[in-house]
Amino acid sequence: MAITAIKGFNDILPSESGRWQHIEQAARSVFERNGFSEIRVPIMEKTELFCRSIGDATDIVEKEMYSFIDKGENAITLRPEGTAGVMRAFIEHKLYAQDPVAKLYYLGPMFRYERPQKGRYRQFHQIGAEITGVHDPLADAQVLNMLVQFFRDIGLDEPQLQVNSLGCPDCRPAYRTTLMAFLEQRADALCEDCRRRMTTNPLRALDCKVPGCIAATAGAPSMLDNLCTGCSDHFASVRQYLDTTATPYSINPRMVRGLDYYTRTTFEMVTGLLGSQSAVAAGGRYDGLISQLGGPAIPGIGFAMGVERVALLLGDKDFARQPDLFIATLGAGERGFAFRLLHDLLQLGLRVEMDYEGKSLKSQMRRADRLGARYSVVIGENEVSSGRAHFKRMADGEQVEVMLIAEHIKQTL
RNA sequence: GUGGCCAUGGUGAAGCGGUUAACACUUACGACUGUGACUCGUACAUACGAGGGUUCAAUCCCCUCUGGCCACCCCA
Repeated sequence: MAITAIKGFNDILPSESGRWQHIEQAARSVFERNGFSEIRVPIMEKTELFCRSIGDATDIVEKEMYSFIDKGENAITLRPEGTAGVMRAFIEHKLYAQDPVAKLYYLGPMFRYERPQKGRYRQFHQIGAEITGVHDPLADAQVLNMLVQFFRDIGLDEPQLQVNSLGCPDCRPAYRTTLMAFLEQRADALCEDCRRRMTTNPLRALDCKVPGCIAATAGAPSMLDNLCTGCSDHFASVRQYLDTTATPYSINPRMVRGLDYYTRTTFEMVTGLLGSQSAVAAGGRYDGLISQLGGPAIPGIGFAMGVERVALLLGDKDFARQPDLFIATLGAGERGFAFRLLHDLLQLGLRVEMDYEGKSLKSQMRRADRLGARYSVVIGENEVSSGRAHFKRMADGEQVEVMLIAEHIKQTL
């Protein structure tokens, strides 16, 4: 048996890479319009970075990290998400010293040791963006608008924006206690998982899909009703800004995130088309993260989207690029001439293909057709000696005679 | 980590305990000796995930393994 790829690691084949490029370009375009710059950070970091940022008790850290010890006996982890590494670099290079506001984006592979299924892989790809240094809800609103704009740009209007506020270290602990008390009263109506969550992570119970739990928690106290004044005002402003720009969203008070560093605003772009993988993009504010990682007390907010999931939503749209011209040759004698012509046209920026192996004219024409070439031209002895050739428009078969000079050809096509 | 389903060529797939493993697409060549798309012809699985077992006989039955998909958990 030939060697195969590792479970959960996929090849992006030529038939798909066009769609990926389309997504990446659309993202770069919106980000750059919004003043974001790309940052490229390593795909591995010291394990401790993720423990400290994502949270020791999260599923990601507890059971999903690709961790190992390298030859120098360092504890290394393949990054399970992007924000931690970006913030580590931000602090390490003191980017805050150059500009109080940093707007960064990144894209690349992430790794999580999970059982693969639709829209979930062990190596997957995220495109993310972060703003640091802005407390104002304006930053939240801009990030959200940028995300919504991205989905519009690539032609997906199905994913819906949901927002929530998780409060801050001032108000969340009290809410947590309140919620825990509420859950304890109904413990026997809850599923096994939720009974366990009750003490470890009561917020999760609100996100449970078991019907019994949904019913039992229907009247649960909401974080939104328990925000401190600061958080409450912040959330109100975010909503106001979103309204100002007529950005559609809904509030989901039960939205919970899987990373510990989130504070205040959290959000998801949600779709119903990917089975249980409903989140195509998600993020939130992380005001405590940078200081937690040893940096100054600078706030941040950002999101990441799953490229595989976006690609799945885009479906089978064809993003292949077609050649402008296919050059067919009759005999070996003309191939040098054709190659020269090909070269000249490529220099002028046209997409041109020719036959490499002396196939029959019929084969060459078939190939021109299959590649979707806009034009084809046959080069034989006559063309070489006359310096003129018939260019055939493949769509309707119309032919025009053009001098075999690159500039002329470019203008005619 | 747990559960369900599945495993036939480059692809989508039929098939059945017993000597041609359908059909379609793709690809190659040709009918059309200097012009594609339609049509037609020809070619393309010593082979039915791997290893065992049952049987006179297994792609088809049983077991194990491996892989894939989907779901749970959780998440992008």
